[in-house]
Amino acid sequence: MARVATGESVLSRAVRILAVFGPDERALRVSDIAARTGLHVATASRLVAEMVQLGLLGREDDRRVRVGVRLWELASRASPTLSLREAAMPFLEDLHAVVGHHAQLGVRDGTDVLFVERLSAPGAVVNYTRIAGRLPLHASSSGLVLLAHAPHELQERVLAAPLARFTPHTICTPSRLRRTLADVRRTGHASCPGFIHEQALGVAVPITDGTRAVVAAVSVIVPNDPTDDQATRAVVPALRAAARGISRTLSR
Amino acid sequence: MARVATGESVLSRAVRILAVFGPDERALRVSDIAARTGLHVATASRLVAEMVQLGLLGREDDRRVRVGVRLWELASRASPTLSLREAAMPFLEDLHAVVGHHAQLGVRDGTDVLFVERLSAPGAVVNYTRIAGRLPLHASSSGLVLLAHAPHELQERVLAAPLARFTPHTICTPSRLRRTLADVRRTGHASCPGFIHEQALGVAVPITDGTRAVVAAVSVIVPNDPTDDQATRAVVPALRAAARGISRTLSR
DNA sequence: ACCCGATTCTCATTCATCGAGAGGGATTCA
DNA sequence: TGAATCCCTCTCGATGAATGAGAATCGGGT
Repeated sequence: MARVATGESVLSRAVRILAVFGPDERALRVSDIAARTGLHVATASRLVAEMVQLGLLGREDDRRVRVGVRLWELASRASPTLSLREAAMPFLEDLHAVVGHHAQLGVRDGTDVLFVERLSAPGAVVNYTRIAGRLPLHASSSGLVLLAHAPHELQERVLAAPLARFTPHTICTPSRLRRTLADVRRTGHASCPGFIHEQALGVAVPITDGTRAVVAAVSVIVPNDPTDDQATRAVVPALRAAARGISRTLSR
Repeated sequence: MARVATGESVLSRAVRILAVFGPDERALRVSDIAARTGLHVATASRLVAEMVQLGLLGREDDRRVRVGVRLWELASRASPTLSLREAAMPFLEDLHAVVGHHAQLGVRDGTDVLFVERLSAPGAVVNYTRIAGRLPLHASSSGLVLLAHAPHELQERVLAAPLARFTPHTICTPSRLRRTLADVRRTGHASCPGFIHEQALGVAVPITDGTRAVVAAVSVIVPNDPTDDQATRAVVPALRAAARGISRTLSR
């Protein structure tokens, strides 16, 4: 039977297949994939079979498929995220030991911050961040740091878009976001009490490379105590020390 | 002009493009990619442009392209390697603190061990292992553990293939490999003095999931001192403790 | 400013890919 | 245990997404 003209490439279809997997759905059947992507089941079956053969997907025993180990390898071994993470790791571990709770490393991707590393402790405060997870730039401390030092065009684009609200404390007006970005540039850090979760305070500072360009943010998530107005001030020195160490390593 | 019938799919070509990037070559030009893959430069240019658009690749400022952050995200967020790594991380950190040098986490992929995590210390003994790097099963302590507990068919396949030699100590005969695998199953650990590098001793134990299947190996690399025949015995208890903790976490 | 290599664009051609439908296997339910 | 249903794969005719040749454009070096 004649193929249907959609103008969509095979590559685009394969990426959409990969995109249906997530931390909450790590294995899916072919019929699920077809349903989620809108692909014909015969097409989905054939593409899945080829992706399995290439290592992009792997088959489980119960007819479901999952993301393949080879894909992780191809994506990681030459990835800027891995080299950044390797440079950052010793400093992130130190930061984590000092501050406890969560220590995180994020990079900008489009209008989001993507977390490439997160160290957590048992009993740490609630944290919605996941490794390989995203948050909008305006709503997280890492995101605000990355946005404050982003090209002007990107800042305008974020300011022009709807600003999603997670809690009553999340920034959701352009004017407040402009003021916050100016503060971040002036003080060199971002502090976000209750932006994503009422009980969590996020604090982040920028990481620069050898050309002083901001390439990532390092942050911690600690308990948000509205009666403690010194909590941010307490963690900033350790964040800055970690950031300096990471930047130094990146500059070699 | 008419396309040339090679029988090769677009997906296969895209994977071959991704495969040319490695830890030693993280950014390449389109003409390099065409040369390495044998693709026509117009085809390489077009595929690269599309992969950039999809986030599988990213453009650098100097006409070179690198692996894209979105690819890392798709590969990681639902990856069994990431969930294994997250389960293992606290125990790996403890192991690393106790043993020093290197602590590693590996999974089997085909006839190789793929390292999904590696913690290293400043001044640690030489280690050729890289995160997202591979070693043949027969030549590394992690690999021997994974092979010893692999399906019989895979063991026969490895035994039938040429066994690559890295140092004079590397296992390179089938009979010696059979004996070693039997020892690994009997003792519950693998010890590899000087297999990959003369000065490095690798020791590994298996990690099981809830069904007692061996799903990964945890290992350490410490200095290889031929006059110290107790080095392996010294690290095995800490390795076993880490493996038990990881297995327990995986079984929830 | 010029040259050259690298890259992209255009376009005729075609084969890799598609979807419909059939067939077989797996799962579920009575 | 058998029937019904669902899931998945395979085949094949149709075709448009993809290719490669050559021209055009761009970027870097001198």
